[in-house]
Amino acid sequence: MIRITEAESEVLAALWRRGPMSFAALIEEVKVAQSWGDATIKTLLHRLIQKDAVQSVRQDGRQLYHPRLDRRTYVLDQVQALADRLFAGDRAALLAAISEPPPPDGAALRV
Amino acid sequence: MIRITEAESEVLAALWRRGPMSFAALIEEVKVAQSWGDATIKTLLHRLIQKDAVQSVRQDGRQLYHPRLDRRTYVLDQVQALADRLFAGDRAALLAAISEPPPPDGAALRV
DNA sequence: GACAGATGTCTACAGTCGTAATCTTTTACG
DNA sequence: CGTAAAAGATTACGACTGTAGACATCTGTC
Repeated sequence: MIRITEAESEVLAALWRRGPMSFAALIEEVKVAQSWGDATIKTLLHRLIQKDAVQSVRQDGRQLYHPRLDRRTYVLDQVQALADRLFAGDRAALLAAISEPPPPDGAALRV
Repeated sequence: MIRITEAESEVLAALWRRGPMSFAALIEEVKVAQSWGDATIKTLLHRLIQKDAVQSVRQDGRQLYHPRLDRRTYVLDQVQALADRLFAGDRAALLAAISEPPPPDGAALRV
């Protein structure tokens, strides 16, 4: 069970949006959402490769980075983790909570 | 926008399950899910109070801890954060992804 | 008023994360 | 083959987290 941090997920998100890309393209795509230095993105990419969540593939002369994690799988796992913590693992209960009418305004702190 | 860590959320979860409790009760309730030492739970509770996510209230001689964060609010915020990262903020798209048929087995790494 | 237990605050310390620079190796091109 | 650019690896470093112990203060009870 590999663990993807939030910053890493931004890099994955870029790959999910555009599919396999070169490093240059990835940098650009990540920067759409995050103002990180290139070095930072490089580190995150490197960590993702270590974790086997991204694969570096040389394809006719060009290096491409492929996400090895399915976005949907990732989302489901995140949602399930939330359900585990807060709804005894009952994902349906969690979804129900999301769909309920919102609590009265100001009733609770914003997280 | 306060930030609740995962460990802290376990303490909140206990309060959400049982409602306002004494420290002793809280310890017991948290330990249902986590094998933490009392000191750890104390620290987490303290941090939650600092963040104003829990309120310590003395009620006729007894000290009670009240969650000041609504569970639903918390869940919504978490889900929204996920939607922001992966679906350009489109929560409906995220929910749709959750409801789609699962990807073929072994198609992706487990996160 | 003294003392025990409950509550609160402070300190600790290793591991992870976010953010990045630098050094090394490989590869393509002239 | 030499050299520049690309890719990969190593190192850095402060903040935050998880996990906890120690110390201080409040409070109710004898």
